Amino acid sequence: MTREAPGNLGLVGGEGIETCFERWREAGHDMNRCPVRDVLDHIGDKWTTLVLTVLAGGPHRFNALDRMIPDISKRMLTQSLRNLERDGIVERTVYPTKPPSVEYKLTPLGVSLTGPLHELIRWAEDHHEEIRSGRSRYDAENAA
Amino acid sequence: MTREAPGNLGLVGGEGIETCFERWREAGHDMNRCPVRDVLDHIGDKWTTLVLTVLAGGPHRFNALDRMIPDISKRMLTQSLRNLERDGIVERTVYPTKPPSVEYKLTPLGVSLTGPLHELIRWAEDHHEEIRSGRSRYDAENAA
DNA sequence: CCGCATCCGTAACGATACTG
DNA sequence: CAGTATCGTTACGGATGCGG
Repeated sequence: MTREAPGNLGLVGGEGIETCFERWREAGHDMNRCPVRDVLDHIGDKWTTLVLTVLAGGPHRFNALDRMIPDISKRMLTQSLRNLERDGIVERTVYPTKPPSVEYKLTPLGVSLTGPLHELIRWAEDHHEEIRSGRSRYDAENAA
Repeated sequence: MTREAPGNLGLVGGEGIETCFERWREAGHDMNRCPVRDVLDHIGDKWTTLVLTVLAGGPHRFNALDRMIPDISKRMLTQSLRNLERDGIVERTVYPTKPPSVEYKLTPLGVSLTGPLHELIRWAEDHHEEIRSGRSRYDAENAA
């Protein structure tokens, strides 16, 4: 028992939440490519979650997405969509109309993501005020 | 009906997943401070999720965390912990021993986060290989 | 309509050295 | 032991303009 306070999770059930990168390290892999980072990096960047959120509502065309996410730039929208497409989360379909139209929709893999993601967003909404007030208090205490 | 393809969510139940920032915008608030961004910004940064993951296993001291997350620097560990403390997700307790020891543990708010977070991590583990192979295929196709 | 290319400022991150 | 301070680099993101 080399680890201190190995503890037990207060979680639902099954194995520990940290097994994910524990296993990764023990397997001698690059820590930067453990599943948590590989997936959460995308979740965490500024726009991907928002794009996913919109696409969960149904397929949309490029400019529709652009309008629905008011302050995103075309550059960032493209980049986010490309990453999601690369990961197999979003499917891109080009209709050779004139002018061309491109539709983006979630793949089955993408749909399977919406569940967990929704949970997290729900949590964010539910506790947003609590967090904001906590921050104010913290900042006030450390103003002196 | 100004929006195209308003669609319906294939989600569990309740209101749409995108209501979160829809409401935010309609209320005339700053989009950068909608709940999704306010919370997910932290989830997404390089270390916070990992720290949370470890703390879900029980309280730990600073250097213990440092050792358990092999490639984190003290600087980043401190920063991540401070942010989490500020948000009321982590509690910092100083024991005035000599030398001093500081313990970090999840608050009730933090514990409530572990559920949704765990779901997401589980998803990441389950689909990691699928994503990686998808990337390889995508990259191969776009190599020409 | 749907992008891509370029430039550029900022902020995140990493490494290192130092303190109570 | 538990941090802080400083510096350099790199990656992210915004603005703009062009092309198919």
